[in-house]
Amino acid sequence: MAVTIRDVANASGVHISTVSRTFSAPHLVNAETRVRVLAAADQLGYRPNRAARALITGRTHNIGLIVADIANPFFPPLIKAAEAQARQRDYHLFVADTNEDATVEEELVRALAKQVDGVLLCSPRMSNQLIERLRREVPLVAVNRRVGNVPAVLMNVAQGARMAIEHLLQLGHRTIALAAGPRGSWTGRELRRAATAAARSGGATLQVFGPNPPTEQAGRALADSLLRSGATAVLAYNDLMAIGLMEELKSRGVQMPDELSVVGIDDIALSRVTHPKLTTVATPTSAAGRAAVDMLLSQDRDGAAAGQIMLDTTLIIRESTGPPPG
Amino acid sequence: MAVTIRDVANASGVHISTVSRTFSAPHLVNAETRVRVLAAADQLGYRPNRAARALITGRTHNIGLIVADIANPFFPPLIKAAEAQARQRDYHLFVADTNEDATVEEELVRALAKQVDGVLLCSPRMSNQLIERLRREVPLVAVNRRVGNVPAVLMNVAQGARMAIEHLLQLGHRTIALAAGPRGSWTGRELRRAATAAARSGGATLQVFGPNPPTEQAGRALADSLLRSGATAVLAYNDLMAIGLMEELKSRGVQMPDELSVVGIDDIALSRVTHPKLTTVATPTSAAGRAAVDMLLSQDRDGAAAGQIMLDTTLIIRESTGPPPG
DNA sequence: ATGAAAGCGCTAACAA
DNA sequence: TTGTTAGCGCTTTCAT
Repeated sequence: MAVTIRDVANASGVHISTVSRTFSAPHLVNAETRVRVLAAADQLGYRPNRAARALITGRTHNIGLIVADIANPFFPPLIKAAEAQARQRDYHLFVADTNEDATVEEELVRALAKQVDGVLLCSPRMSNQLIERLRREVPLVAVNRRVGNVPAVLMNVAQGARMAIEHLLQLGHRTIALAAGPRGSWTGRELRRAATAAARSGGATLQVFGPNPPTEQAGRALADSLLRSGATAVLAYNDLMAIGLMEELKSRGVQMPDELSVVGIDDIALSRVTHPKLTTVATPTSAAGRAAVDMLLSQDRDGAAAGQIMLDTTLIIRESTGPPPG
Repeated sequence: MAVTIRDVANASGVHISTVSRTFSAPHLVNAETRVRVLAAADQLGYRPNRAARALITGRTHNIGLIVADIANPFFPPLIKAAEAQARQRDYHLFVADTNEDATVEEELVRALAKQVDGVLLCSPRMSNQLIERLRREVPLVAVNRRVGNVPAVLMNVAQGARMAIEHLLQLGHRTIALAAGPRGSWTGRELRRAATAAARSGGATLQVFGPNPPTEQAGRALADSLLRSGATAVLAYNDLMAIGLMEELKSRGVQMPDELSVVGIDDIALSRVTHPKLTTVATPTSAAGRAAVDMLLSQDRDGAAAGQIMLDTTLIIRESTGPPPG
């Protein structure tokens, strides 16, 4: 068996509670005793059992992170940042993937609830109602989703969409297409709302294609209808779709940006190496990961005093946008 | 407080041990009683506390997954597959990132040890000796690393390197460069060994550049020396480096594959959208993730009967390779 | 088939 | 400052 608090107590000639204090409230222990206990612990390779500790303190020092799709390049930087931030605060991170499935999301939150101090719900697809309900079972921070006053880390996609549309308007585009994202996506709704408003106020038409899965493949599949639509520019729900679309168009000999301008959202690593390089709205994913962890850990145990924060986005103009043809 | 076994016992008028049995040994409980207990549990929303259970059974139903860099596109598919496989077997997954740092790796294994039934060590950078030592503290499966008889899931990079080099030889290349990976990488050593052998037996020269961090940036930085070296083809440690290199070369007006052929390893999503599209050795990352989980869970608690498996790689010829100039 | 009781590793009153 | 004791939620003998 592994070495326990009792082994350390025996080895250092004190009671187990003194060993316990040495680790969880060192100031309550005589300096000499502490040294002795620490030495014994070190020598035996003792590590407190967090699960046992959690049983009594109610704090697990674990966080759950639930994402729609780990392999979607949008998420890894977020996961990485969250994990780093969590570990720096002495927390471990459970990571789970829902495959874009709202039912799995719910099940996952419940399954993890007892083992974590809180859950980071990243781009969740479930209903507002369900999120509010789950929130009563376990502290939650939503990322990329605003629902009531549930603590949230949001990215200003509306602002990004506005900048993107204005960029296109400035280039002279008047018929713009929006390759919409998946149903249930808050980001998608924001995007649609803001893009529509920006286009209208610029005297342009915005035609919406979707909903679509947020994938390269979905982007590819959109090529046909987009080409037929007469739009001279496309704003896509994310870079993945934009890239899929560009790939398909390229294979059909469509020149970008000469014949069609394309704008993505997220600024994933991929977008810097496509041909042409993708103009896109950069989304602060790492910052969001860190902020979400901070927000979760600063939450009152009743969820008070967490709030919602909105992170700015940036338009990155590369090579996939230009004046409309003719 | 959350609902416990005691609440269910009260609600269904049985002793807590009966409730316990209902969940962990249903066959030992009268059918009618079981129904009653289950109903009460369901009604109260009871979920067994895994941590409490682990305290007594010794099995946490958690797995730790440690990778060098979550944001390196090589890993997300592996993590995703591992998580899916784990969850299907009713296990949760801790994910941690070492930032390519061997010291962090060790610390992480130890920190996680008490909370998991085993750890998946993906492309570890620490010493063989340390891995063997840690293995005595917690069940381990190494991915992309062969060390003694530690259970391992390996990818046949040697075979991939051979195919890549033979492909280049066939195109007529006689001076080939190897953009080596990071120190401590088993894959890197395999690659170097196999590529050198294959080149030699084909009457070609293989010049090694490295070690390098496995990043796009490192690939970029290699452009100069590669250009000066007179090599007509480059095999890179991974796609990321290959892509960085291509980007830098493109910015200098070097035509690929006309002036220089480039081959990557991994077949990450990125490699399909570069220009030219990257010829690369596809590595079975998802299969490796699944296999690693299976191997860990099928391990005897003493680590017996796990073994090592080797997964095949595939050469994917795209557009970044062609005959040497002249 | 069910209940009683002990105990997993640890923390947290309370006493000394 | 340290020891004693009870108990977190659960499983597992051992009785009944």
